[in-house]
Amino acid sequence: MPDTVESPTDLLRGSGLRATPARRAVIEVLRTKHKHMTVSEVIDALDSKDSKFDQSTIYRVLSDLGGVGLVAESRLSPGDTVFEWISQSNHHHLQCTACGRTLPLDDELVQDFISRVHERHGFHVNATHLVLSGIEHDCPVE
Amino acid sequence: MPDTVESPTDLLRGSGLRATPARRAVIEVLRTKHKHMTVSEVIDALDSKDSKFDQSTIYRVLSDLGGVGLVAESRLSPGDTVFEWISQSNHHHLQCTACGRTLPLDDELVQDFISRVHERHGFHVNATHLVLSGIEHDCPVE
DNA sequence: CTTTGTGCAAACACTTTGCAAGTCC
DNA sequence: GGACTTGCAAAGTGTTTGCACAAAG
Repeated sequence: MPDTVESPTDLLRGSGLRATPARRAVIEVLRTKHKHMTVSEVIDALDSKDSKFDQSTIYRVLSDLGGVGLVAESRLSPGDTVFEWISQSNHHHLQCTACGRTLPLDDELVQDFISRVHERHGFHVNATHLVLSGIEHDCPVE
Repeated sequence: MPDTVESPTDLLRGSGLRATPARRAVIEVLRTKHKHMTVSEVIDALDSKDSKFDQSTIYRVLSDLGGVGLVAESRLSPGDTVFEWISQSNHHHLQCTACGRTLPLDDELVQDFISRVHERHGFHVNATHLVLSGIEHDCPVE
């Protein structure tokens, strides 16, 4: 698992996008945080650093990055879209509907499931970032 | 698997909700259509019948029905929120991102996956209506 | 220099809310 | 009659867009 951290600029050019400050900043933020983030979390993170970009820019940047597969987008609920940096390994989550907490979900289980679906249905599920909701066993709210 | 079609009124009362025209109408629509529907599709369906309800009412009704577990709510990727009538058996779907087609997904596979997740993480996934995206094997568009 | 990105403000779509009048039980 | 629903209009949110200017290649 080599950890050659490519520079945001290289990543962008490698994906055919121009390397601009806004894009580099968003990449830094998403890559540092290993969790998915909402748009406003991204904006706050940038503000509290130094960089300040218009929210429309952030939306556009996130859309661009998603378009070339550098970040994954998922919708947990309407108006609650989250973005996450895509690393080598997939990130799957369990979200507790009682307390709102997000827990990691073992990728192996997911891969296994995807294989079975493929065997049975001839369908290749694209799940680099699956979010399943439910109730966790020791939920503090329940 | 008896198919005693309960009346909307009975279903509502059985769930502790008052039987009102709006709720009955929404139930009829969702139960007839065996697919998931967006809010505006529900509204259109009602309009083209006879009943006309305010959209805020539809939102409230769908929320109420979801609250007592009569309908399932899911959000597809960059699309809208969809609602679906919950019958005895769960409805899971595979959605092809190339052609947009929706295919059924074997419930048994899903149940099995949910059990494994529970064993491993102590988390009970609530999936009465799972939608996974990917590419189908014999997609006409691909 | 040509193409693409950014800020700004305004527009949008979807969803929620306050309240008075109407309905259900 | 008392509690709950509905319509209406208005406000919220999150997201998108048009356009002039700025920056990247």
